[in-house]
Amino acid sequence: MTVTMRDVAKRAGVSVITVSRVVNESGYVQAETRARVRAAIQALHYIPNQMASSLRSRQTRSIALMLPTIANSFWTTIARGVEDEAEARGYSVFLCNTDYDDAKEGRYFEALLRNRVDGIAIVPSEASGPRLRTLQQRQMPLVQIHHKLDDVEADVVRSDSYGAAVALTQSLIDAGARHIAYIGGPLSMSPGRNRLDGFRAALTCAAIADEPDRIKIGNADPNMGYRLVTELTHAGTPIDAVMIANSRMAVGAIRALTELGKRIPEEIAIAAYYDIATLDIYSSALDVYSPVITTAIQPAYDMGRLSVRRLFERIGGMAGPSDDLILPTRIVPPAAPVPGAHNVERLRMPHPVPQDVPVVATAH
Amino acid sequence: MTVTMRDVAKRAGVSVITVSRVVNESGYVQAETRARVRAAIQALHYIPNQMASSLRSRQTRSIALMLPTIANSFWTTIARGVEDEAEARGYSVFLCNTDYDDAKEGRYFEALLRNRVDGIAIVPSEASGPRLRTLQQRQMPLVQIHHKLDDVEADVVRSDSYGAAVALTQSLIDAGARHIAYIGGPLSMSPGRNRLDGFRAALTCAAIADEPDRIKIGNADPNMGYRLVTELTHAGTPIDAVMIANSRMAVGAIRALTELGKRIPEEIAIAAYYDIATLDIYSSALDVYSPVITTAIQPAYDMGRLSVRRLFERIGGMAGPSDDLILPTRIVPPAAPVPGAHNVERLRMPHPVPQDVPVVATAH
DNA sequence: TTGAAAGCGCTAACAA
DNA sequence: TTGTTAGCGCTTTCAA
Repeated sequence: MTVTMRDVAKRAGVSVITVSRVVNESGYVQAETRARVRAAIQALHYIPNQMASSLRSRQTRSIALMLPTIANSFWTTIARGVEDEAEARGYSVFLCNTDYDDAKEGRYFEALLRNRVDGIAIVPSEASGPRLRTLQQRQMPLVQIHHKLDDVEADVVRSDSYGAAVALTQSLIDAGARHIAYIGGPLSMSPGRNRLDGFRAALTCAAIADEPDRIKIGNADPNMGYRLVTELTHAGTPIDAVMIANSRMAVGAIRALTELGKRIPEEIAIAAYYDIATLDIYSSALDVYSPVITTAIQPAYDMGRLSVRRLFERIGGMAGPSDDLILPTRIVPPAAPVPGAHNVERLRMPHPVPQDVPVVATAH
Repeated sequence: MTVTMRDVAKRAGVSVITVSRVVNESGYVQAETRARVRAAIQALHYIPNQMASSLRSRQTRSIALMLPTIANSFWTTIARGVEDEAEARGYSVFLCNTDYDDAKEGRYFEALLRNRVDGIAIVPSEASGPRLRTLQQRQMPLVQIHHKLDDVEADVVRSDSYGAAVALTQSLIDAGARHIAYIGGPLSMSPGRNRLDGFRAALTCAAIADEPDRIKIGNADPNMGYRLVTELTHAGTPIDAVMIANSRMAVGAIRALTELGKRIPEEIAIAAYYDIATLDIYSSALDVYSPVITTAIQPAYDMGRLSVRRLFERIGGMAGPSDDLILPTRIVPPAAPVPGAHNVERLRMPHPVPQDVPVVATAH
């Protein structure tokens, strides 16, 4: 029924191991023999059985990418990078979308372990720690993307949150702002912490005191951005600028400001993370105002590619302490608003991939 | 080194096949024996090897989903439906993103065949036909999503393009339009053909002649939408409404109308497909104007779920001729524009999944 | 440069 | 209700 190596071997008049060598391009095979085997493969429409190969060789030629959601282009752009890099090496990718659901993450881990994937690239959640440690006990090669869990010893690939926050904040200061509010995501994850640190460092640098009243932290979603801006303005704290450390919060925050009748940037200047090319349904306000705010855009595609490159190094047996790759975040200065045009071009994702990706810093 | 069924069996004092029965919950095992085996599994941290199981049982418990892109929420919402349905049955999903690249599609097929996935759900491209036929020769269960290739005998799950086009067009006629232009995607694929057919049927029904000048076909992207609207207006054809049969084209088309200074809907009324919750970077114009246009929204999540349900029926050995499931497309009437609000709520995707999905029609 | 033998970890088929 | 035997299709190891 199904065509196996046996059948190919028989037809080519060689042994199965010779067929294996031809298929995998491993070991020595005479050109003439190889041609005969190839002909037999063609004639019989032979397709190697990956299960059998994996069982015997103990490598599946598959990796997994675990993502909190695929409903947002930041994550899917990372996925494309991962996929392209894996595909280039003949690896398949299990794309696991946890939907921010811890139980779902657990079930995925179970499945990946059963499937004996060769390695896992993961955007960990706060609760992933114990699972990642279990994986490491089982010698599973692991790379963390975007978030770094402090108690997990594994390579990390992320963007320069601190530097980007400094640059965004400085752009506001340069524009004359002195009463700068901060809106950002939870401090339980590293990007949240680093962005707040960068904000504070920039203020300190300019000899501006950071007022706790003006720092608002919440979940990274548009509604929270909306709410925090509302809180800020209702409290009556004087504010002439807002630094928003998260794209989704920025969308809600800017909508709130708009509804409050604030002119941007005349009354309130804005600097924000803004790296969703595919904006979500709340996007219009941000899209309309993006020309007049300074934005930070993370190299999502490269984060995906480089994390898998590193993963393959570990799969290949690379030893050494875990590494922390920090990629530069692009800072885009505000442009004059052009009616009808929405500065589309500058927001486009880097589709033609740079062959060599510059790295800002590697820690450790 | 790795813990196998042997080890578990030894510890539990049973044979390997008994362990297999406990793990797979198949066959008869006494409660007391099962408990002993479970204890041994826990104690040894045993995780079944899916490769070995697949090799022997000839089923991998994995399926594939092949998509043209993951950069747009219509497709990722389908993916979520596929994933949830598969997960509920303990299946893993290979998510294959072809990026509209035929060579990439080919490489994916190769990989899926090697991995002996149990079935494939695919959004076929025009060029997929020969590959799908090859798969069928190999008895691979197959479901087509969204597009139906005429020369492929396989189940289809799609939305009611014809009906939605009729409804959209009628909404324009009801609003008093008589010179209605049509902008839509290629007629080489079934949705493109069906939407144009629906448009024409609605005109005929209202005793309005369809002018070839007012029908513009092109690639399904914002730039093309922009260009076709520009062509239409430059040609001087009188137009009081536009039916846009594709979300991405709608975005560009509406922008073009805006830049031309047309008031919507006073000068030109619009009805459009609009089923991207996560809009792309061109979205602002559509988002701003969506309250004043009639929109069609496809049940993407359910398309994913139902296609996999059908796929499992085929994997389970269901015979019978291939089926064509046509799901209803939701038609959302225009709402009065509300400054600051963007009719966000009505565009939200159906996340809590209906247990039983209504079906408009099944052909054949 | 090629091949023979063994076995990866599991389950189908049968037997008890 | 449990076990025995055989073998899925490939690659590792060793030998020629």
